[in-house]
Amino acid sequence: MTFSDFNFDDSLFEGLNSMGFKTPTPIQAETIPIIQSKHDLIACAQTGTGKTASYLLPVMDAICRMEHRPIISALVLAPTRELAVQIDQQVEGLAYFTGITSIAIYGGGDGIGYEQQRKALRDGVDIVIATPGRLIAHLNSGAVRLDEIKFLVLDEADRMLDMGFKDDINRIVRQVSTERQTMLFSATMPPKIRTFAKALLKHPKQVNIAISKPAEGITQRHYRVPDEQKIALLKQLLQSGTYSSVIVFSSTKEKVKILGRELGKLGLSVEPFHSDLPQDEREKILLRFKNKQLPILIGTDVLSRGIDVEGIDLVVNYDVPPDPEDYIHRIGRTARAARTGTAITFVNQRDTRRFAAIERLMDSEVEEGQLPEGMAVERTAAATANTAKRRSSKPKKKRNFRQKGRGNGQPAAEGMNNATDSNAGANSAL
DNA sequence: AAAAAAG
Repeated sequence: MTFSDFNFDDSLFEGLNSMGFKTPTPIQAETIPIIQSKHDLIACAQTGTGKTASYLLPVMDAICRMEHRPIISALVLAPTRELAVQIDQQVEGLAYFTGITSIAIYGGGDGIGYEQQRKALRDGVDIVIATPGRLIAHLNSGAVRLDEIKFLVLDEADRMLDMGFKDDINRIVRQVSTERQTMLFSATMPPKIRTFAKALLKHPKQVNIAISKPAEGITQRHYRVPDEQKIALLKQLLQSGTYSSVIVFSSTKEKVKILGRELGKLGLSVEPFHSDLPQDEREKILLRFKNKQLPILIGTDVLSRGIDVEGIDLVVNYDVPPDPEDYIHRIGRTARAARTGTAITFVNQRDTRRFAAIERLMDSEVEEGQLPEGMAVERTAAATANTAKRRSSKPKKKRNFRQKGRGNGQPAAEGMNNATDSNAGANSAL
């Protein structure tokens, strides 16, 4: 199958070629005909599968063929600013020969940004890609009409609901014509999303490229390492010379900030990335990282979904992400576009259960790496100290574990230890 | 155990 099978408008086809797109990915092959036949769509799909183009192409093709373009033809809602920017950039690439216009609408910028957005929305722009909060602000100002919109896309719908955007999205959608075609993309399909989708979509077709499985090209490994040893291990990984473009994830902004400072002190070229940074700073850092001027990025899960940077060869989970889905998303930042990459996760005592949950989700075990010689000794000492600490707060913690563990009947760490033997070569990457 | 998004 090739893209010419979809009979896209010539100008769009030209854009596709210029961007080097040749063969549709599985999700594109499935969803494009459904969208072209005017059906609503629920798609269970992760980023990195060609998801964005799977809705952009048929939508843009339809816009090309419109005799009279409305003020706004299509609206895409996305959870993070970076993702909105990235989708907008993909539109711009594909639209190069089509005359289709687009804008990313998101907060955090200065007043000028707001005014530019406002003007574009009022004067008319074919495709709007927005984070919900800022779009609501524009709606409140009264200068924006969404009633002519023909295509509505909810990207990363599960994430948007997690972030509490449900009411905002409903408010926005109420202003969009009921004649619209609606497409909802989500990495997961819990009942919450289904109910939500039911209210917004009409007789949707469903596509499942789902997979709670990471891409083929990712080599995964985990280290059992106490908090005290994490920095040392990370330092070894980063200074090994094996990796040239790295994202380190940590679950809290505070840890990201601390880690950024610590690694900076070690002389590594690294920037922290989290939502407390001013938006222009976020954009500058990400640009440097994409341009390979910055080798190491340390970020929160704001970066875990959708961010597409070519040539990331290592993802480090400095801690195990609270939501197992986020693990898949985090490590999906590497090995993109048919390349290969490594994903390494640091698992401390407390994170053991959570990591086991991730392995269950993926239905596969992640190989255990052996700590470097020098560290193994320290590890024992540190682990002992750890145990002592835990003992002092034992009663409360233990009760929590019991509650959480009840009913799953699965010993958390089973199978994780027997991976150790087969790992003699793991140190070579250090 | 969290993060993100409006100002």
